[in-house]
Amino acid sequence: MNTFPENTTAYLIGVDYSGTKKCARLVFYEPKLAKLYAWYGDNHFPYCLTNLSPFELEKISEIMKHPSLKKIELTTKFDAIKNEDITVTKIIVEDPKAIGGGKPRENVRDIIPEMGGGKVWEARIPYSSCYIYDKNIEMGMPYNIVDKKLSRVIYYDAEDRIKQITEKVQMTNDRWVRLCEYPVPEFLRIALDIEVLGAERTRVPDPIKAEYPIVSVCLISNDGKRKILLLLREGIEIGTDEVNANLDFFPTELDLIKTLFEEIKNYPFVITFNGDNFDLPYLYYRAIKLGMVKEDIPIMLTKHGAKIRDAIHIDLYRFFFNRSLRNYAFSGKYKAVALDEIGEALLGKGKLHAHQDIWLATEMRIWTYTQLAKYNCQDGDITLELTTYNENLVMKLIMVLMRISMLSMEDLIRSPISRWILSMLQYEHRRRNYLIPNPDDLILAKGKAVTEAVIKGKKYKGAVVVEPPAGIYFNVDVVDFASLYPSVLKNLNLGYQSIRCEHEECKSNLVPETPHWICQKQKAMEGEIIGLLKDLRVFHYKKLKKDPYYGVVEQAIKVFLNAAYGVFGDEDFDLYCPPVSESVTAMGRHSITSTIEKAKELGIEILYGDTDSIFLKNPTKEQLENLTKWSSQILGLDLEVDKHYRYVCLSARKKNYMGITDNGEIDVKGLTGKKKHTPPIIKGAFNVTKKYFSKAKTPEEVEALKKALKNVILDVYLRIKRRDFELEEMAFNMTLGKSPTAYEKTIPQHVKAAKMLEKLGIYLKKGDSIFFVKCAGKEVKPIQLAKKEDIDITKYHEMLKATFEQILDSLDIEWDSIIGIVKLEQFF
DNA sequence: AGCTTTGGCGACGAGT
DNA sequence: ACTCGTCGCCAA
Repeated sequence: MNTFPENTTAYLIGVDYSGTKKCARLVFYEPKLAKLYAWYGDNHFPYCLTNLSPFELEKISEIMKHPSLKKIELTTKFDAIKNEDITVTKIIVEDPKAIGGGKPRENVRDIIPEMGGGKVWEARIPYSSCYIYDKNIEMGMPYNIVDKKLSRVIYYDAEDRIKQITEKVQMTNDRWVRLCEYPVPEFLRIALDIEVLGAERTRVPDPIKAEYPIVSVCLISNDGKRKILLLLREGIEIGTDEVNANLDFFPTELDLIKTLFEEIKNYPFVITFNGDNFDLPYLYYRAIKLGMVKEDIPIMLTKHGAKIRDAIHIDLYRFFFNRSLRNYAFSGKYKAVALDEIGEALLGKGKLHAHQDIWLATEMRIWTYTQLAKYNCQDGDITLELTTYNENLVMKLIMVLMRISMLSMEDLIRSPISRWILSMLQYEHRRRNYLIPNPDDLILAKGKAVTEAVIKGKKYKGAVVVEPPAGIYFNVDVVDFASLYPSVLKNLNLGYQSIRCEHEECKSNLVPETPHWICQKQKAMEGEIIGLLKDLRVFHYKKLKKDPYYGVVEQAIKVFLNAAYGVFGDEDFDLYCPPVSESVTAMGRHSITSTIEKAKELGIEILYGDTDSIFLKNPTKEQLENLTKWSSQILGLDLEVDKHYRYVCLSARKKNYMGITDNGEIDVKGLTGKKKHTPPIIKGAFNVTKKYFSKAKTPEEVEALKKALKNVILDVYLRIKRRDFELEEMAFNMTLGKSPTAYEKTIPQHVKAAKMLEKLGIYLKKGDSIFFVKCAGKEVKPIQLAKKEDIDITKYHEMLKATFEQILDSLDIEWDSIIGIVKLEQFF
């Protein structure tokens, strides 16, 4: 047990104010135990303790020696941290101003300016909630696990493996391998989902008002607990639905809530879907409303999310919302972040649709108990299952991401990719005893971007895209550079320290197309880390993809690699350094253009290229080999054949093509026919034509499919003309990029439609989707308000034409050759 | 409250 | 009739 003796002396090393809660978190250090403690003002949450790594200890002891740092006397008892056996209740700060407000790093900077060489010094201590330092992997492990009898990881066979991999990938330090290889424990956890009466389909009840009763609570754990807590209400029948859970009935809501709090006590992890913004705040305010006192409610609401006392709260909504994860770890399988859609996409399990219909038709308040329980249970099941499916893939992914980013679980699942990378780099700074620069100083020292972007309003120039010639081309090889940008970062030794360094001798080491030079004397940590991760992925984990655990590791590394370059171009990133990001793209441009030239020199015809990929028309094996050899020798980049296409349809538009692989699979890129907003009737026709392309193998067969293609188009053309369709088929589906009220410069059509919906009492917000149709007279209508007769036939014909022209261009078919027949038909 | 980047297409709004 | 900007979606 961690004990903090009474009347001992500790050192206050930082104050972190929460502006909204008007409370301070004091971070202090007890030298005898070599431990960091943090205390939140009047909130009764023991902010768990962190043991310190040796380098942190050293750092802190330096700070401690400084005379301007006040000693803090810890005198009496604190309820706040009593259950940690720490008996302190009052911290006397001699002169609060000496410590000041704001973030710890600013404090220390103010107090000890010379330590930071002026302004560049960061002293935020990397303690994290609920963590215990683990020397095997040089990072924290969830602390609560120890208390709650969850078996810890046993480090038996990892060491040998680590050694082997480290040698194989030729690393001098095994730290990264260690982080990726250490096993992930099976976390004991419980899913929590509440149902509130009076919720409407279009509006979620306001948690702060908490005006409706909680009528049902679902608790499902991965150690077999399946409970539905139901509130007894007058006139409600038990019903006949079968529910795979124990139903417990409560005469009062207070009993129900108290039981819920008791139940979750035994679990170190509580899983919710949107618990940060709904379930937990609602529970909190509802409990207050029913007379409970703060101290008895194990929920703390913070700016960054809802916390649960002595537990780690995982809000899956926040986790799945992360754009990088959405795209790279889950390869865009779900678009909207809703339990329904994610469940469907990852588990093949949506909400109970039968019950949703009831929801729409009537209201939850007349459901029978079993109906309600079944609905609730399904949501709870999905929530838990999202963390258990595929051998706990999500928990493993979270753990690996934590280890790479050096973030705590609660922070990780709630923060964007830029924070992960920042944290990773901050850790690396601390580990190496480096100072962490301030963003302002960094810009001052390294300057802004100098290249001019192609797109107006962008900060610097990006990638090149080759103009494709329209037409069908057979036997096409697509080669691309493996992890181009991470490779560039590594090969050029790029980082904020190395770009535009101080040395005169380095100034001749220029990045192509830029005036920037790169240091040749010292290694940049960004290039090094990204390079290490890249090598680890390419040379090791990519081959092990099929193993469930290593597949996770591979995905996790990929997420970091993909974002690694971009963050340096993000103004809000603490290590924002435009010369770095524009050097990466400049070198990227140089790489692809010189490779294209080399290919031409070798006699290969180039059809298309985008950023890091080149389409080669029917190259010989020898030509290919020469090219890849040249690339690795001269550029130091791995050029590999990514795909072979039986044939490709190029439309003369950049980022728009269709490739048919040898086994008949079709890659559609950028074409309108596959876009999310395209009405189903057109998308459907597009998908039908894909089948024909899939079957064609020879130029003759492609020639032959033209007729079938024309028929499909004509068919849909006529269906539209005859109004032989369902309204749903005509709907455009668009997402509101902002709140409907926030559009000022122009009012796009989908926003107009959203505003019309408001008259029906349906209020859409940012991120919501709207379905609308185009009507006569340039009008639009949300699908709820439209009738079949409203549809503007001409508009949809234009849309059909525009969609298929992208393909017809490559086939050299005139639009009129298809609908010309129809015009004739009109006479009959 | 939500945050990696730039390049490109198509549709439309809003002004000349 | 024309241009230019805005918006959403997509490629990399």
